[in-house]
Formats: sequence, structure tokens, C-alpha cells
Amino acid sequence: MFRAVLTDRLQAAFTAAGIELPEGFSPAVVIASDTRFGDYQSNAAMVLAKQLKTNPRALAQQIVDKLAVTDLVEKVTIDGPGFLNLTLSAEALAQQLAVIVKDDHVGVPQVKSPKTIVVDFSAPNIAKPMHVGHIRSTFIGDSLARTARFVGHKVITDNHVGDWGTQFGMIIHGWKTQLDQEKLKADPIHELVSVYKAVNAATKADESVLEVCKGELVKLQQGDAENLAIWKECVRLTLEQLEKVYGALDIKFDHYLGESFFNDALAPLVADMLEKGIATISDGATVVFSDGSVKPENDPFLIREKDEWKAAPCIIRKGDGGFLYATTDLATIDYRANEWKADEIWYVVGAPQQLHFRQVFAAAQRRGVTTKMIHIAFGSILGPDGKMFKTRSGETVGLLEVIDEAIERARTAADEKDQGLSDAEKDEIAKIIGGGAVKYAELSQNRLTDYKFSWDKMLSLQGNTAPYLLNAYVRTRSIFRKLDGTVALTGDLAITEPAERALAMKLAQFAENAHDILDDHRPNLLANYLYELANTYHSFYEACNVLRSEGTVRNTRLTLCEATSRVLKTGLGLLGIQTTERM
RNA sequence: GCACCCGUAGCUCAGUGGAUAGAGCAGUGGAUUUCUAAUCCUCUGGUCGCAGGUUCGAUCCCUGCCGGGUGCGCCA
Repeated sequence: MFRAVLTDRLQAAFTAAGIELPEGFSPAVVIASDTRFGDYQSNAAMVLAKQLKTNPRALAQQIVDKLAVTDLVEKVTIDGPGFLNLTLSAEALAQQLAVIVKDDHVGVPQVKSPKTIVVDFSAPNIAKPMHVGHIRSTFIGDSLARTARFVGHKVITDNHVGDWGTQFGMIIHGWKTQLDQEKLKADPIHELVSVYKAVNAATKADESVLEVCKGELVKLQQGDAENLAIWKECVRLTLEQLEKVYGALDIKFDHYLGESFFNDALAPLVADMLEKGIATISDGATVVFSDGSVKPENDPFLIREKDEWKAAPCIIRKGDGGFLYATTDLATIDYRANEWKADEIWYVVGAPQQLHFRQVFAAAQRRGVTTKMIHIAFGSILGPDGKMFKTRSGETVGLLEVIDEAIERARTAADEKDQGLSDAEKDEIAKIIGGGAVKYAELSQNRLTDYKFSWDKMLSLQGNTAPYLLNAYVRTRSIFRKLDGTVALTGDLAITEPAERALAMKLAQFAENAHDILDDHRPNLLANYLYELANTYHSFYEACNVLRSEGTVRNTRLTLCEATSRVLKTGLGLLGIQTTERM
């Protein structure tokens, strides 16, 4: 891990030069912004010179005089206003390359202090199909969980499914009055949805139907045996379908602790918060008000109206005694903190829910929860009109529909390319490429930006897409296939050609990138890196023939191929994308 | 009204204090006796929404404005 090592050396150089560092300043080495200047660079001299009011170039020279890096670096220069530019030696790159082909973690260091992290993502609703709106949470959450696990954290994934709520009044009423058993067997969720829609329409035409539904809901909440059985069956049928979807997406959860799991904890939780004075009764509801511990502009329980700060409380129990999702969330936090000893909880949930989470986190902290809670927000997927897909009323595109279409397009492409593969092989490859394309389309995007849903973008197989990365992987495997497994890579390495050097450099950076993703919980940084790696490999592949080379050159190039193969497979794996040997 | 997010090439988007702002698509001109061309290389394309400010240096930080989206006491 060159960046970390070089940063350590730089800090040591400051000490050796007798330069006292101001508080809050720690010199850092980063990957060079432009490879013309070297591999790594540091702006420390310029930043510090500003604070110390000295000449930046002179300061840089002072540091360089004490910088002990000859084992790794072949050239150190001071450029421009005081940039420190470092160029790694070919030997250092070769050493790291040797690590990548041997190490279980392809050269990525493990975290020093592993944490227990609960990742809460996907969270679909019972009796509803998964649609494109679930893409972001599901793929981002899965990728972050995989990455955290890979760098050494203990990760617990939990699918907090929406299996309890007011919609069950309508579903139960519909189940009793108009369910078609045949259709239910054929496609359970589809039938549940059409029943729900029919009842929903009926309530609008006739208000008495709404009353009946409310009655069914109350009965369910009071433990009525028949309604409870119907509810359980709905949950069972939906989970069965969900497992199929997740199976197709290669996503697994450690737990499916839905909202209903916490039902019994809600009343005691509210009572406890009242007793501790965290919550109070207001207009018949139980709410949490501001405690004035932070500045008003940072207080999630206050809102400014005209010239004064007005209360914006978090309601944890309705006037009619019902609980809300804030209540469930608080109970869930308790469980994760106490039963799982979570150090951190990551909520991969859309940006519109920011205020909700700020309130819930603040309320939990007031109850003494010390677990670090992070809302990993993401932007909305917009419809063609530039507005959010409405999950309640509007029709959206089903998630499986998107995946199936992607697989179909990949299958068509496989036929066109015709690499002499059997139909069964093509089917298998199309699954990997199609599924990968959809995941990559999502994960290569900055999670905070909104984007318009577009079939063509989601399903594209051209340019910066999953097949491009997979093709690079396939090219590495193809070379080894030609060797019939008779390769024995040796430590005899010599990186000489520019294309070899560029590739070795890119490969070494994976050690840094894998960790950087988690700084800001952004899988797109990994996607960007993998794209660059694939691009660098493709260039190398065109410039440096492997099989026709000999001796050390051949061994070096084979090692580069093997390293690329391993990093691509590992990196794509962290995005939740599988690889294929041929395509 | 207030808060949060967004505004970068014709289109879709990266980049968040550093050196000449990058990709993909679209457009252009080349490369294939191949280690899989689902590839590589070339060219074309930008007042980084607008106006101030901080800084040696701002697409990035601060302030104001314009435009789009979302959220704000008993839905989830």
C-alpha cells in the first residue's frame, strides 16, 4: 500500500527536518492527479508554507532532504509552486505485483480494528413486487456490505421488510372477498397486488369499504387468529418470491427481521421514553421534542417559520394508540445495539428520508445508544417527466422485468459475437452479463445524484459498462487457457514497457481504492477504478503480446495478466457482479 | 416560508481546494495473417447555472441570486 507507506515516510521527514506541525495538519501523499508528474504527489509543503508564511519550494526542499524513500521511489522532484512528485521504482512495483498474485486479499490490507456493522438495505414491502425503485438501495447496500466484509469488518446484513402496516387492512379484506386461489398459486404477488388495487379502488367509490378495512386491520393488530393466518400467508408467499429475485441477483441476507418482529417491543419502548422524559404527550400523541442540546439550525426537531423556531417533533405514538415507523426504527436500533453489539448501523435509504433519520438517530442517542448510525442516502430514480416514481399510485417498471430484458439483450449479443459457445453456455453468460450490466449501471453512478430511468442506459452493453470490464477479464483467462494450465509463475519480474508499468501501477492502487470506497460509502469509486483498470489492461493487451514473448518478459506479462484477473474478479465481486471465463 | 440535494461537452454522467476539467454515447479518421474487435488509437466538442468573497491557487469552501427536485405533528 504505497500511499500509506509514503505518507508515513513524509511525516517522518517533517520530524527529521525539525519542522513542527501546526495542530490539525497532517501531511499526506495522494495518487498523482496527472501521471506526467509522477505516481504520487503531496501538496503538504504548499499548505504548510502558507501557515508558516515561508517559501513553499524552500520548505519542500527541506523535506526532500530528509525523505527516506529510496527503497520504493526512483525519483523525487519539486515542481511548480511546491508540488512534491514521486515516481515509484520498477522494483517496488514488481514487488507489489508479486503480492497481488499470491495474497488472498490481492494486496488489500485488513482494517486494524474490525467493527461490527449492520447494513440495512433493500427493504421491500410484503405483497408488493420489487420495482426499479429498489435498485439503488439493494445494489448499493449489497456492494457496501461486501466491501466492508472484504476489508475485515464483521458485517451483518438485515432486510428490514415492510411486513406490517395499514395496507394489510385492505389486503385482508380483499383476501376474504375476492381472492382467486388459482391465480394466487400461479403468481402470488401479482394476485395480491391486483386484490389490493381492487380494494383500494372500492374504498374510493364507497367509504364504508374503508371502514371495513380499518376493522380488519384492528382485528389483525389485536391478534385475531384468522387475520393473523392470512397475514402470515402473505408474508410467506412474498418472501418466497423475494428469495427468487435475490437469488437471481446473487444477493443474500443474514436476517429478514421485518417490522413485525419488533411489535412487542413498541409499547414498552414508548413507555420507557415517557418515563425518562425523552417523550411527552402532545395533542394526544406521544412525541419527542427538541431538548435544546444543539444549535437550532442543527436541531432536527425544530423548523424555522417566519422569524421563530417552531417545534417539529418526531411522533412515536399516534393519538389513537397506533405506532409509527419511527417507533419501529427505534426498537430496531435497540435490538441491533443490544443483541448484535453493533458498532455501526448503515441505512441505505433514499435521500427524502433524511429528516426522519436525523430525528430517529437523535432520539436514540438521547436514550443512551452509542452505536454510530449513518444514513447512506441516495438520489431518486425519476420518471420520464423528471419527477420521482410514485410507488403508491403510479405504475413503475418491475425489477425482474429489467433484469430479464438485460439478460435477453446480452443473449442476443452473444449470438451475434458467436464465439463457438453452446446454447447453455450462452444462457449462463447472458445471465452474468445482463445482471452485471444493470448492477454496474447503478453502481457506477454517484449515489447522491438523481437520474432518469432509461432502458437504454440501464441495459447498454457498450462503452463504460459491465461487459467492458468482463471482456478484460475474459482476455486474461483466454491467455491462460491457451497454456493448458502448465504455467508456473516465477518471481522473475522486470517491468519495462510503459504499458506494463501503467498496468502495474493501476493494480497496486486497488489496495487503496478498496478502502476509499468506505470513507464515503461510495461504490462508484470502485466502479470508476475498475473501469480504468480494464481500460489500462486493454491498452496493455494491444501493446504487449504475452504468449509470443519469452523469458522474463513473458513471466512478467503473465504475472500482470494473473494479477489483473484477480483484481478484476475481486473488484467486480465487491460490486456484486460475477465473472465469466468466456463471452 | 424554512431545510436538504442537484445544476459540468449536443445527450448521459465522473471529478469536491491543486498543475492544461475527464469518461461513455453521438460525430470523425485509422488499426484485425489476433493472446476473444463486447477491443485499441486519432480528431471534434466546455463562460464547470449567474454574481460577489476567502486563497499563492476555487468546478470544489463562504454569501446572495436564478432554475429543477425532495421534505417539513399523528403514512411508510
